[in-house]
Amino acid sequence: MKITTWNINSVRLRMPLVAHFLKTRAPDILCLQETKCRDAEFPVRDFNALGYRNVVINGQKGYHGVAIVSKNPLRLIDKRDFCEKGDARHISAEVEINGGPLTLHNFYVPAGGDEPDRDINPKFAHKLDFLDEMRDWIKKDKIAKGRAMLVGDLNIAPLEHDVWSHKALLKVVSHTPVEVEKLTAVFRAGKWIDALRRFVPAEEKLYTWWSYRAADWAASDRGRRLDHILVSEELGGALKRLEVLKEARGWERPSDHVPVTIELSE
DNA sequence: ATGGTTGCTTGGCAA
Repeated sequence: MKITTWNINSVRLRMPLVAHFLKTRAPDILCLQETKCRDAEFPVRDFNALGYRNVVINGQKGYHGVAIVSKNPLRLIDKRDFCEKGDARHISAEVEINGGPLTLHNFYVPAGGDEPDRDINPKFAHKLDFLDEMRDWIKKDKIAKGRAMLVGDLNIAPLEHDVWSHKALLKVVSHTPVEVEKLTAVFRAGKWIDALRRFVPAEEKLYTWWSYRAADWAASDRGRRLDHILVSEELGGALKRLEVLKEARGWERPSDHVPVTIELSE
């Protein structure tokens, strides 16, 4: 049972890459972020033709947008509007895996702009408020109870070795102490297990995103771990394998994020 | 310190 999360940065533009990924890696479920199109423009037929008959979408024109694509049926679809801005940043569904239901939440957390100061940068304030609302909702609605998973582009690299230089990024949005604290509170609110770090020790560098702005992303290797897979305590024992597909960053016209896949045992 | 690239759209944000 394989579940992938991937910030695709325009699903229409990168459908050929997605198709290649699905054909070669064949995850059971693919969670996408930054699809950047309205629901009616989402290439549902392409996914169907690849054997993914179940597609649920929360999209909007031009920005953001999330979707879950699955071989198996998806039910109890929910789309939450965090911060009441009308942004398409969350979708969830229940799916049957290994003889029981799993609730899957797919998120695209606000990037937060450039200036890490909530008083002068409304986008940063939005990001912090979004994280507070996530924390409260996870706690109040017991989101991590039973078999649950929260994946997506959370736009924060919480650990020292989730960035190429801890020191250089302390004042860079995605790795500031206030963001890290708020994401950690999200983790604590559900007693989530950080699935990627179950497979790669905290002392080792681990990235899922490399900026488009580098002259040579691979040579400089200045990445960040912005994409996450969190699993509830009940699923901790089922974690089997992790794949961060770094080679996808080198594909033709790539996303700046790579697919992250977790495998759960049967 | 600064600027670097990409996508959605065609001027300028957002990331």
